[in-house]
Amino acid sequence: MELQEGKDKFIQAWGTLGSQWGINRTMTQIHALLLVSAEPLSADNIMEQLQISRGNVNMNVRDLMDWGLVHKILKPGERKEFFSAEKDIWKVFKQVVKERRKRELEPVFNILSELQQVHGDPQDAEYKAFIESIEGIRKIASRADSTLDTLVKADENWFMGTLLKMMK
Amino acid sequence: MELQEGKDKFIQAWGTLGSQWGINRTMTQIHALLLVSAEPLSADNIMEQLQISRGNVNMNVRDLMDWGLVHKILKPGERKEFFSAEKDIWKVFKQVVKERRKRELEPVFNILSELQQVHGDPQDAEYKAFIESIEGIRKIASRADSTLDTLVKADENWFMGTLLKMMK
DNA sequence: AATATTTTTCAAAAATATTTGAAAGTACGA
DNA sequence: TCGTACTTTCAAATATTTTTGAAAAATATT
Repeated sequence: MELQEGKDKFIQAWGTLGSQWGINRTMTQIHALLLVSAEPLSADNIMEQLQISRGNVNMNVRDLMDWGLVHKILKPGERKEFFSAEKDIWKVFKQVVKERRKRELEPVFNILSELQQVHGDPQDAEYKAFIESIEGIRKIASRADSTLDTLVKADENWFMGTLLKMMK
Repeated sequence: MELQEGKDKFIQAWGTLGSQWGINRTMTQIHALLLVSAEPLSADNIMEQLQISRGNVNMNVRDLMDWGLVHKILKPGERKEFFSAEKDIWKVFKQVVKERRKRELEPVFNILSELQQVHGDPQDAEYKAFIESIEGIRKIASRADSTLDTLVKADENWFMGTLLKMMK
């Protein structure tokens, strides 16, 4: 397989995976393109390679920067802005975990603590089912939260090494 | 807060979370409804409580059963089918991990091994960027895969206990 | 300060995903 | 075998999300 064909397949696959996880397909495609590009790319370059509009590139690149996965590069003497993706996949992975934790797990905790305020008859099976579900979710969520916090702070070798050891 | 209000908030929140993760909002709302219901519910009951059509209930309940999160309950002497959600949240969590691993991580491996067949000039920076990205992703993905495999097979206390210990 | 280049915005259009509802299918019991 | 009670299917309708592209804003150049 030739390089260009491989790149295209990778970009498609990354886009599909992204959309399965609730992330805009174009955003993940731009990310994939920048990942496999040795040099930073300009908006025009991305537009051309992915056949998408300028507005689309602009919006999605901004989102990628908000996620901390892409950085703006200014080349001396050039007026255009260029963009480059973080290439260390472990860092990318940690960054995604960190952002999703912040954006999604925190709101979950807020709603759960609100829901623990619900009062009712402790004899009522419906009330019990509700309280037990909420409590079960809170328990798993708070454990997941600690684990992800460790992961985000961890060095790849330390974390993965320890995980592999505990599987023995 | 009253029970009904709490249930409604929970169903909305669970639905929002689901759609952020690329899962159909109605599917997660039905799941939430069944989670907080002490008794199994019929299709009519779900239709009424969530104000959605019969076809929608049928499709999403089927998907939930495919995910192994909901089971069909037949009551003796009743012609209707009833549905009940797995209430043990740790099991739910493991089941979701198991299914997503099967549905998404496996295709990723297939595409990655295909992409490792790409050949090019080892001097070429573009070729190197490509190969290194693919290899980095493969490495993280295969470690994630082992970890998830352990998680899926693990007992809650063992797995979480070990994780908490290693964070000390 | 006028002009050229590039980036950003956002309403409208297009694409995608979800939902409806009525017809077809199935299973049960008389 | 027929009627009834229910479930399933799926084409069309609806809703949601994404993309476009042209105008406005920002920034650099002369």
